[in-house]
Amino acid sequence: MSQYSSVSDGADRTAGKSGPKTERGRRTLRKLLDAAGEEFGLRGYHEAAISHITQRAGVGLGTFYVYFKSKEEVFRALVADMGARTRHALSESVKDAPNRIEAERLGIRAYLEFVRTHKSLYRIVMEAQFVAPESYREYYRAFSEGYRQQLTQAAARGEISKGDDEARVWALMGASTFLGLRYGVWQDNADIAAVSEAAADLMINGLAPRVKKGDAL
Amino acid sequence: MSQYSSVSDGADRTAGKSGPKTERGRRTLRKLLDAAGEEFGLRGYHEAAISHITQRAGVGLGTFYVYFKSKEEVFRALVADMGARTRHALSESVKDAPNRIEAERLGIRAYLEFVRTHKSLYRIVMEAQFVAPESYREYYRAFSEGYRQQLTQAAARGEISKGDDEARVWALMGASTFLGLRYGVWQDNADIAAVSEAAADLMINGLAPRVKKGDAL
DNA sequence: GACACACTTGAATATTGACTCATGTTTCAA
DNA sequence: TTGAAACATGAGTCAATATTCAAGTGTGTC
Repeated sequence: MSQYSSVSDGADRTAGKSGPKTERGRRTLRKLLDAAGEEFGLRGYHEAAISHITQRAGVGLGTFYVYFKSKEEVFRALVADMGARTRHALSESVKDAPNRIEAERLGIRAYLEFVRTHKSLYRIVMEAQFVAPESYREYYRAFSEGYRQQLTQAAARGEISKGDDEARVWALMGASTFLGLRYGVWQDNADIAAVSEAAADLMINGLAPRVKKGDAL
Repeated sequence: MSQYSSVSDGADRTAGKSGPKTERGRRTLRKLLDAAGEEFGLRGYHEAAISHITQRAGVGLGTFYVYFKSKEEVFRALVADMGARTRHALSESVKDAPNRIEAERLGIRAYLEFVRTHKSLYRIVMEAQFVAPESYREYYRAFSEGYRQQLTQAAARGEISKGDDEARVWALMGASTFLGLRYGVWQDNADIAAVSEAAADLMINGLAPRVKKGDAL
């Protein structure tokens, strides 16, 4: 069960010029990526040791450097992979939503579930802020770009209010991220359905007291 | 101009039993904390070197270990100090708000400004997630506790809607944190007033289309 | 079956920087 | 004035580990 079966063909892998040439090579690369994901997720970037990664993968120490130029490179590959997987999971979970409001509901819920089942990947992305800042920014740039388009189009359709979509996207991403940390990683037995309902309600209706039928406007 | 003039008397400092005994000692401790804040903020925990900290502070290398047991300890002291300062700045900026809705508005704005003028402290807190997880959790535990009480009381007064305040607090903290990163740290020439207005609007009114006078309910 | 290329290996290297310690200096109370 | 406690110092110790490299083994093709 390969955690990272989607081996991204980043331009900067070593092993010859552009990825392994043989089946054996592809297997080894996949084993290394999986092992690196486990090791970084469990111990964090600085505590992680290349020798542990190769042991987990069941290959010799030197083999690592056939496939990656450095410890940082494999980390960056992992962050990029994680970004693609997260975006994919979210767009899948939201694709049948009848409108943006409903998509937000589904998205929050799906994100919390994704975090819970991919704790170590979550950690890797967060730590990228310090280990590989460029990868981190790229992760959120890509994410926010797609998200912003969704909001802008929905606003044009009248499904949501108009507003500064860049700022709203960052606020929404931040909210989900922190909820993921609090309820997905730290307290991983919380009732995710209830939490995501509460969060979705906040994001959709805000904190303001509800306008009820018959209230003066 | 001491960045960290509020030297917290954490129980675990070295130098005898509980902090410096003489004025000279207090001055040296303050210089070390200031220097450590600069160094960690600029280079991050792992790139930071004790020797750089002592050079910045203008003291000998050995002096560091008179005041701190380890690199990690000074980092933890910094995170705790940062927490106290952030909470203080925010509660100050919000104390004259006539109601919770207005307090949220002011709070977001004040937070973005605080982050922009304390970029390095922001970085230190974020990195604590990986360097000193206990300190990080304590930072947010303390923060969220106060925040949650405010929300709960405001809800009882009818100033805001009722809801799962723990979840709402985490969503709100996350939103502010990400906005701080995006507009306070990364793009530090953004129009903070406009961004915080947009963010406050989202948090107060949500994404839902506005109910206008005369709309059917 | 033999050449070439892809891949594997782990002992040895090299760097780095946190932390110790033995010694020296300053402060201050009596 | 003096003794003890507080403080200051930086050369040297030491462990950790990322990375290199020279010597292999496997795989496929003509």
